[in-house]
Amino acid sequence: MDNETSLRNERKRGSGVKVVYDILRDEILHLELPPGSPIDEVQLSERFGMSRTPIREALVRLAGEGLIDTLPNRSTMVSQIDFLNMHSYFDALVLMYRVTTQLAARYHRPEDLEIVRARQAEFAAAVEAQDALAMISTNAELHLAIAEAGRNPYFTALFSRLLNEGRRILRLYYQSYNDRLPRRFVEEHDEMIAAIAARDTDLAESLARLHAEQIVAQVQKLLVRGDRLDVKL
Amino acid sequence: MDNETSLRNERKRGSGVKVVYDILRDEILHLELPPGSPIDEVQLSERFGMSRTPIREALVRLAGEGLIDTLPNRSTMVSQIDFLNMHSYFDALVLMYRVTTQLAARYHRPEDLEIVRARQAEFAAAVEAQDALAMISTNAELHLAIAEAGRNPYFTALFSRLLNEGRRILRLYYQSYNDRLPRRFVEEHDEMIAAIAARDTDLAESLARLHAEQIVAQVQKLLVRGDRLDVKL
DNA sequence: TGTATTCAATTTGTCGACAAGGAATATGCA
DNA sequence: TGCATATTCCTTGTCGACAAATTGAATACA
Repeated sequence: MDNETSLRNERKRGSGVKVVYDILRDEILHLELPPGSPIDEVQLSERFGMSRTPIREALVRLAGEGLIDTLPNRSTMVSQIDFLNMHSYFDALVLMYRVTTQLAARYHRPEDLEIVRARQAEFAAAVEAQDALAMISTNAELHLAIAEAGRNPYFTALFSRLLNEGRRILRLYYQSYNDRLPRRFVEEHDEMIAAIAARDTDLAESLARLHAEQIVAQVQKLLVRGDRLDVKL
Repeated sequence: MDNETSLRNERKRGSGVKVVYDILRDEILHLELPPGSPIDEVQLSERFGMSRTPIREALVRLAGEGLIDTLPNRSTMVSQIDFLNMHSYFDALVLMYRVTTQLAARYHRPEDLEIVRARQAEFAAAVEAQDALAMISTNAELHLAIAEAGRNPYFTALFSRLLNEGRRILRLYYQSYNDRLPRRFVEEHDEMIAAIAARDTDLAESLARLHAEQIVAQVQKLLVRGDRLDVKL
């Protein structure tokens, strides 16, 4: 944290909020700040070497995305994962998988596919290395790249939020990821990308649906088995 | 604005942000602050009789919802309506109409229907009174109530944002609303509500789709005719 | 000993002031 | 007169300090 405070003087005006926002967002999504962690403004202002004002602005933005919860006049903390309404999450996730993939098949441009294929290569590498944490990240990046090729900012924004929420959920279970499924996911991704490149919207949508439903079924199996990790950092 | 500043001393701690946020949001959605209007922090702080800090927090939240755009170190203004990418908007709107109505048919509880029917009565009253502005508002409220009966916060949040954006678009055209279509919309609403009450998810979804596509077609017709009102307030 | 009340400590919400970055204006030069 | 540069003004970004609200401890009382 010293290297953060040392940047105090070289910081450009207006960049402070973004730095705090990006770092906290990362720490929340990577569960370095697990759900329920207290967020203290003065502590953060000391850590980042700036006053509470830009800290608060970053927190307001995080709250707007549902990553932290603020109780008026009281503590603010990293938002809990709502395991009770998980089916709402799965419904939304599957639908966004479907619609973004379909739109990608319809509206993508050649340069989009390069990015998508690069992301897929990163995902395949993570699978090859059996790096579960990297799989989660690169999978989200891949599907976000597909969504961006679909060029609908409303869907992309919701999907991005869902994928981020998914990172937090999956991290709780990532040790269970070391089975045959990841390699299957690589193949499914390849099929989806081929359907997108061929502009076959129906095939792309149905592949995305199957893909998403497999993921959901896998996570649900972990949920009912209750073999959640105790994350303590 | 005097009645706003006069509340200065009686204001409860923490309520200031919400007041500013709600009022500005309303004024933006009702086009009292049309797209492109400059937002001046000092001016607002004088108007509401509070310092710039809570004003800024309200503005950050509005920016998070895309209602205002902020240029760093420069002015901030009410966000423009993006008429070029309108098809993205229509795609998202139609899909949310469909999915929220379908989920309402599946998950609604009896007390939800009371609220929905009350909203529908308000919409019918607005149509009867030929009050186009009230039609826009009550129509959005009705569909939001249906979405809430579907109990998926992810869809509800996106739909709410889309309906709000729709208020701004429709207000630009509301004079064209005085034709036979509104009465048709009342009937379609009744059919949708009946399908929801009967828990017929497929029928509810297809009715919602037809309903949404009619609205979109109507708005698109207005768009290409280009008979936009010059809103000056 | 248990409960209610008061008080202190901590944390958030708000404030007024100052400084930095742009934009508009004024100035200098050809 | 036309263009480049300097200056001023205005708005935003950040700061340190104070005040209100809440929590938990300490005290008083039965």
